[in-house]
Amino acid sequence: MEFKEAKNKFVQTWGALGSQWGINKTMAQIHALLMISNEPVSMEDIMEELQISRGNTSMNLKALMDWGIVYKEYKAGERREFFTAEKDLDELAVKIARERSKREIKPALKILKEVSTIDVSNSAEEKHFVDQTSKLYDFVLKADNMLDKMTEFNENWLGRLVLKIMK
Amino acid sequence: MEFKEAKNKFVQTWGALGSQWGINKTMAQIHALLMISNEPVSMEDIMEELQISRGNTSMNLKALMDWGIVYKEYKAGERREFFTAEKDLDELAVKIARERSKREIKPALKILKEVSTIDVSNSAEEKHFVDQTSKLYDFVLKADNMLDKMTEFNENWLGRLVLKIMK
DNA sequence: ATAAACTTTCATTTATTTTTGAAAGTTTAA
DNA sequence: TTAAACTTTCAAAAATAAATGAAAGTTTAT
Repeated sequence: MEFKEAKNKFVQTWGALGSQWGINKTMAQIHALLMISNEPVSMEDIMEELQISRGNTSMNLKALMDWGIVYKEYKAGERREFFTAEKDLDELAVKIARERSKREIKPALKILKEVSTIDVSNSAEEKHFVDQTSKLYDFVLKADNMLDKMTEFNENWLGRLVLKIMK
Repeated sequence: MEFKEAKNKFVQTWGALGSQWGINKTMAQIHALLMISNEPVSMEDIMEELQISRGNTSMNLKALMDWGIVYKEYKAGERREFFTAEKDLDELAVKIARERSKREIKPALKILKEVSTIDVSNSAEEKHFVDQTSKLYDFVLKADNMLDKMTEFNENWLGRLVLKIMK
């Protein structure tokens, strides 16, 4: 396989993986493209490479920056903007985890808490509901806290050092 | 909040969470409904409760059974089929993790391996590509193995015992 | 202050995914 | 073996999500 083919295959695969996990295909593809670029890429280049419109590119770059996994860069003497991706994979994982937790898990937890704390009659059905949703609340909370712990650990310099050494 | 309202809120929330993670809404809603049911539920009941068609119900129940998180049950003297969800959350997590690994992660890993092992010229661009995709391969492999280890641990009876005691 | 170079926004179009429902298939009881 | 009771399939329709592109907005150089 030659480079160009491999590059394309990687971008397509990353895009497909993204959509299976609820991230829009183009967003994942742009991210893939930036990840494997050794230098900042302009909007024009992204449009050209992925054959997508300016608007689409702009919106998805914005989304990637909101997730904190793509950065804007300015080149001296260049008017236009360039973009780079976070390339440290631990950092990337932490940022994605934190963002999904904030946007999706935390709000779901709030609802789980609400519905699991209703007053119920003593019908078996209602008791089971409270029991099961409470368990679910505890489970999700525990899993989410684990993520938090991991991200904290990754932010703390000693932790980072340990990780680096372990690699 | 009264029971019926809480139940509905839970089903809607679980459905929304599902779609954010690439699982179709109805599939997640049916699963939610079965999770909080203290007894097996018929197809008719699911259709009624979620206001969806017979075909939709049938297909999504099949998908849930393929994932191994919903089971068919037969009641003595009843012609129609009933359904129950896996209610043990550790078991549920393991099954979802295993299935997503098999369907999505493993195939992606295969591609990552392919593209990260191409022969490249010594251009910085191509070197960076191989370097970055190799790192990604290692990273994803490590994460996926971690899941495998967790599922193995969960299947082994001693591990289960330890988990039970820890709870 | 003006205009060129560039980016963002958002109403409309397009593509993708999900749902429907009727026909085909299956199982069971008599 | 027949028919009633039930489930599955799948082509077509509907709903949802994503992409386009032109107009509006912004920044920078002169």
